[in-house]
Amino acid sequence: MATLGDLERTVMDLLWATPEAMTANALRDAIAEAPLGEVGRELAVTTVLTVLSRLEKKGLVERERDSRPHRYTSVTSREDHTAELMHEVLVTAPDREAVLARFVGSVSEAEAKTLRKLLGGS
Amino acid sequence: MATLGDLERTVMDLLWATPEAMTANALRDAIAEAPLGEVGRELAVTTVLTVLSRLEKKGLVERERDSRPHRYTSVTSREDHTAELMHEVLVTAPDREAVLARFVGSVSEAEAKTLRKLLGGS
DNA sequence: GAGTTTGTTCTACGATGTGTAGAAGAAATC
DNA sequence: GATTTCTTCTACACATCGTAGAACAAACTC
Repeated sequence: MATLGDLERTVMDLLWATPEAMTANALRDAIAEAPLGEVGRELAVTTVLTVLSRLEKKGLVERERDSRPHRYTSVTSREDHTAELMHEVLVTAPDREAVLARFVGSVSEAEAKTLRKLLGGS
Repeated sequence: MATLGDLERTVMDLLWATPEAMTANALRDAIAEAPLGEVGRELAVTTVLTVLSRLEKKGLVERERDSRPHRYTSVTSREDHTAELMHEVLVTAPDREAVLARFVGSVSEAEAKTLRKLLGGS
């Protein structure tokens, strides 16, 4: 289970929010500008690079090694990643149906409607 | 997000699997007997107690302080806990509907059937 | 009720993960 | 070739977790 730290999370959020690949410098700047309600921090580029390396090792990030300032992208979309995590959590329990019952009870009506639509009629 | 270590997880699994409250000694013995496919370990009782304290602080475990060998129980059922975790994961993404779409695509047919049944009406 | 047994709390240490970044090395640019 | 830019290596502090001994408290036993 890939559990992320705060900074790792911030970096992933930025990569997910940006369609193009980003350089470490671009990420550092984006972080400094308090991107998503977070407190903007002035980080050293090496800090960002370290985090990117770790995310790469975790399989969440890919880097283009040929382009000179390396460019980084997320391997999966945020939605895929989140859905995958949810599934990982689900399968930790032996009685998945019971878990799903509780889960369905916890989602909003709008989300329930979405689920019905996705699951098709019947 | 309460992420559990291996031993913490083992302890929770035992508490969830046992209807009655358990003492630290009972837990130590249960762990030693390789409960759930795990490698049985001979742990010191203090080790188990430390883990129980930590789980208590995390809000996952409750202890009866009056009974002399303190007895420990899980605060929530495994299913509730798992469903709650899933929901926590879900709400980390801005586009929950998209996540749910991916998630529904990843569950088995049996689980999908369960979901349909649960979502039943309208 | 003093001594022994049993149970709990305190403190601690090693390993791992994460935030942080400087120093050193490699590549591009001038 | 010198300077700038970028990447890798190494490192440190702090938190979490597995692990448990030492010290303290309660209970049981004559």
